Amino acid sequence: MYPKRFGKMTMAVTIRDVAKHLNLSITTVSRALDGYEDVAPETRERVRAAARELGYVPSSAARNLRRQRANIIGYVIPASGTRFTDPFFSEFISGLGDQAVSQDFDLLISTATPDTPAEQQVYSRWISSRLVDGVILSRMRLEDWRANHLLDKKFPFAVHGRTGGQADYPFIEIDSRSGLTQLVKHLASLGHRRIAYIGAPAKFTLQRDRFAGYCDGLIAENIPFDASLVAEGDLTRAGGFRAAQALFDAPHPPTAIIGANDLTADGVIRAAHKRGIVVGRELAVAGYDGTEESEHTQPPLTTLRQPVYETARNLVIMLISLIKGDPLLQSQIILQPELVIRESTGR
Amino acid sequence: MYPKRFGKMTMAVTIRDVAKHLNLSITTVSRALDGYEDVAPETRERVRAAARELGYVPSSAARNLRRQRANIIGYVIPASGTRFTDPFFSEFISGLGDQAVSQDFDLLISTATPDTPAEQQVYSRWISSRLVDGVILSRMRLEDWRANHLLDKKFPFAVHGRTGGQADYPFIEIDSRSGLTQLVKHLASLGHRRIAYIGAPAKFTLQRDRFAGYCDGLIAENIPFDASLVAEGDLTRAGGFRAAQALFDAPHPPTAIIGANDLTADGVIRAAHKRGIVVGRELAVAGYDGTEESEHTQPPLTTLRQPVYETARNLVIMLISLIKGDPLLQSQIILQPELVIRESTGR
DNA sequence: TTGTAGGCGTTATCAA
DNA sequence: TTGATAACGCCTACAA
Repeated sequence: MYPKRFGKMTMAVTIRDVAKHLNLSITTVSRALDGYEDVAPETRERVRAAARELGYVPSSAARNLRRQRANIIGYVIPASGTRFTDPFFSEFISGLGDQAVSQDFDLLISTATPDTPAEQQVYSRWISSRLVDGVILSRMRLEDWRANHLLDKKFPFAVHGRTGGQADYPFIEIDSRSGLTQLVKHLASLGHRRIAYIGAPAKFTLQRDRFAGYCDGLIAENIPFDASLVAEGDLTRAGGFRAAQALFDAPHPPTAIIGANDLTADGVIRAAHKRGIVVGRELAVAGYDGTEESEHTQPPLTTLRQPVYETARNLVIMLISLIKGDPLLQSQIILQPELVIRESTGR
Repeated sequence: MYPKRFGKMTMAVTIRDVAKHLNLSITTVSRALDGYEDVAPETRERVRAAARELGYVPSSAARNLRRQRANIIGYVIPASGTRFTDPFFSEFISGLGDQAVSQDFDLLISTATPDTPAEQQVYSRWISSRLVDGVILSRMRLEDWRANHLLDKKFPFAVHGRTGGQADYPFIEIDSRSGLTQLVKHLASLGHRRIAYIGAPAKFTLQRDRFAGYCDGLIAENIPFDASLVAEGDLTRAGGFRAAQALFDAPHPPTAIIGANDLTADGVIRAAHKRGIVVGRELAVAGYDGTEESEHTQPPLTTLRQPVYETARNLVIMLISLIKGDPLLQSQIILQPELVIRESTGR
């Protein structure tokens, strides 16, 4: 057994200790460290030196209580089971964390399955205990209680994507509708007429938009809509796999399949592989997101790339402005995804 | 522009409001809500009802200050650039978060590149401001300043893996050494004699162990050690890709390649694919970790599976016991990885 | 330029 | 069974 090193942690050094050490008032110490002007330069230096020497760092609890601010933002990762599968979130979280740190904020994380009591609890606990000063929302639903709730509580938040109706909040949206249209046109230009779409559950805004973009594309290319070419996935590899199998079994299988995200598309690739269908030759496959993983499928995946990391950073910038009550330069941003053509849609 | 909904958040309801509302003292309210025994059942009910009605939730800042505890644990994700690439971490984080929540803790996250000033700053800020009550460490180095520092500060932490020397702290280690030996034996049983190993940078404990296990395996199988079959990767796909290319170019290329983790192995598969080498037939490839993604490489990857999610949960259990000063049932756990044989090592 | 004092919202100690 | 009161550590009018 290891020694009893834990448990009796040395009492942390407080501002009083520093003050006592210097025979100064805590007021002076506080302001010297905060860099106020009305403190003698010499004093300031002495204070700083002493603070460093004693290893003084302000207690965040005390500071939070006093300032009525935690300097923490929260993000709930949509989970499914024991992991969050989508590499999208790795990148998103990195962006949130990096930007937060650079503005002296920290990032609190939780995982919860969308639209469950657990999800509600996380948010309400975070908010009403004022553990976090604001939250980032992603993977929005058309009817999203989160946005309504936060709006209602006047609690700061910023959104990746948007809800179904009016958006009375700051957000960054990627115009996936026009992205998908572009993708359909690309496939059509390759000669495809039977283009399938494996979507997400209807409650997600992204499904509404991407499906609409798909339809727009068909219309633009004069391809009749065929309901048998539309399937519902769940944004996972397994969902894409299942849906693709069903499409392959149909009387008139598609020659091209679009997945609502890269993970779905990767599921399609695997299903094709299992059937001995050569992706890129016999079947075109495309996804959405442009995560790093899309480069590493076999063959590499044609996809619509969105700037995940940058978007996350900008959301944090917006959120922190909101928290601080600073004016927002831009609060409702719409970006275009970039069509990245790779081998999965053929040469 | 959206309406000025933010900025003037309604003043939160405090314990005083509840007390006033009921004509009780805040003391009574506090204890009624904390479920103390010495409060009249009827009073307790009235208090609870009022709290719910008024939407009262204790301020975490005030509570933290008073209790000298934040009920937050911290985890720094080893990042590289704008993302953390390894799906290992998705699962690990899910485990940390889920267990934390179930014990009324929250999870604070940061990303930092190992052995950088940024990394040091995160830890020292978290610790000395008492933002977190304890931290989880992973991907340990042989000489790990983090462990030393935390031990020195008597700050609670729990470790996935371990450092090079004496381990005076609670940890859960996966016996990757014997795992790798097992893997080498498996490959030898398939007839392989030229088995390569693409490792991690030498500073990581996992490299010491896995490399040792590799050597053990060679010895057990009477295969002479060949330095030209050992390469250094960096635990990423790109690293595996590069190292594999070099191995292919060598005078006597290997017939089997082991990656220090699944990501490395996936890089090998891609490099092989690019050369037209059929993995599973002409070349055996194996990894380590057993993340979900290893099922989805082409062909599926033989790997050593470790229970990432469960390990993360158990680490949190250990850490919280430490924080609370509870006795630890087990504090130094060693688990065996499970050899999962898939197509990448042939039929 | 420095110090005094009050309070942020809780919990805990003690007395009633 | 309940209540008054004192911290927890920091920030900030206001006074000196």
